[in-house]
Amino acid sequence: MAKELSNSEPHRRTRKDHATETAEDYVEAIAEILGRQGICRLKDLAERFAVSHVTVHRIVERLTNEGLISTEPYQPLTLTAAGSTLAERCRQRHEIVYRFLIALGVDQDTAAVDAEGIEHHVSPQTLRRFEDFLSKFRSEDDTEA
Amino acid sequence: MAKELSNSEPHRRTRKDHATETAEDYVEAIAEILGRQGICRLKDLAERFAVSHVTVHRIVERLTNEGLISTEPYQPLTLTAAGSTLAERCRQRHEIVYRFLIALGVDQDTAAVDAEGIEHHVSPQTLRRFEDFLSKFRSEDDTEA
DNA sequence: ACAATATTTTAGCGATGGCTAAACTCGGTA
DNA sequence: TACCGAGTTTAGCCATCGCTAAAATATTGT
Repeated sequence: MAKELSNSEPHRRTRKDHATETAEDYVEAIAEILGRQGICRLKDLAERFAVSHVTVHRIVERLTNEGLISTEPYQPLTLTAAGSTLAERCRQRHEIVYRFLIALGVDQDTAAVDAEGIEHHVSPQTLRRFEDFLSKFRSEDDTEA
Repeated sequence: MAKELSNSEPHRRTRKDHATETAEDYVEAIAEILGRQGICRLKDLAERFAVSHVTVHRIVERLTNEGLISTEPYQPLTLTAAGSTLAERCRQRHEIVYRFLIALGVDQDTAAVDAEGIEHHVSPQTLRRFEDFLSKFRSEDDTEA
């Protein structure tokens, strides 16, 4: 299982990802809440992530500066175009990871938890393999049915 | 403060994991370096993770306080019994995740990177499904051969 | 309109993990 | 032995993500 040379590379990437994971979680949650309620408030996110509204406020501030969220003082949140695009990409990836785990035979609760953690670390290539597996799984399903 | 059983649960767990990921990465790396060189120094870890030796020093200090690593000033590092156990568990899990991705058709470099990120978020149940898949994959392999 | 309630913002704390610069220790060698 | 270089430790900076307490603003109901 070698892969000598590059031992530091994989880790480098893993670390950097951490900064991005929060952004992905937040825009995805905001999009979902907007779709469901029409309006998204700090408080909604605080409940969603089981974190204080103060923590949410600071993170939203950062993501606003990064151009993913647009805010007005004391007003509900919306996503920028960039934020919406990212959210949609994350939603699709999340969906695939979740369905992949279910297809593997993982129960729904566990799949939900694991998908949350795994999704941020699935490269486009691996995601494609997940999709391939889902297609194959469905064909077999049809065949057996 | 509640955590209404629903959406917040998966996230809670994901967050908490972050503190543990570093510990897992470090003990796993130390075990591997010890196995390969007999001795593990801060410098080795700094190279492995591509971070400064100062960062490594502080993390090693923390993990020493947590009873995973044992250190003497200016001396090489060793793992405690707890550290070795954790390292071995992580190594096995890592191995399974990596081979699983390979079996899915992911190329080696990508599998190495993705495995690093994914391994910390794979529950025991999901890991078992990965193993099941590997068994099945091998049988098919034999059949076709 | 005003008071009570709900929500957001600010201030300030801690832990973790990045960094550089500089001091310290250890080992090998001139 | 005395020194030098490799490696470690300390000091001190920054960013992110947790928290509580308290101030500011918005909303709601009487």
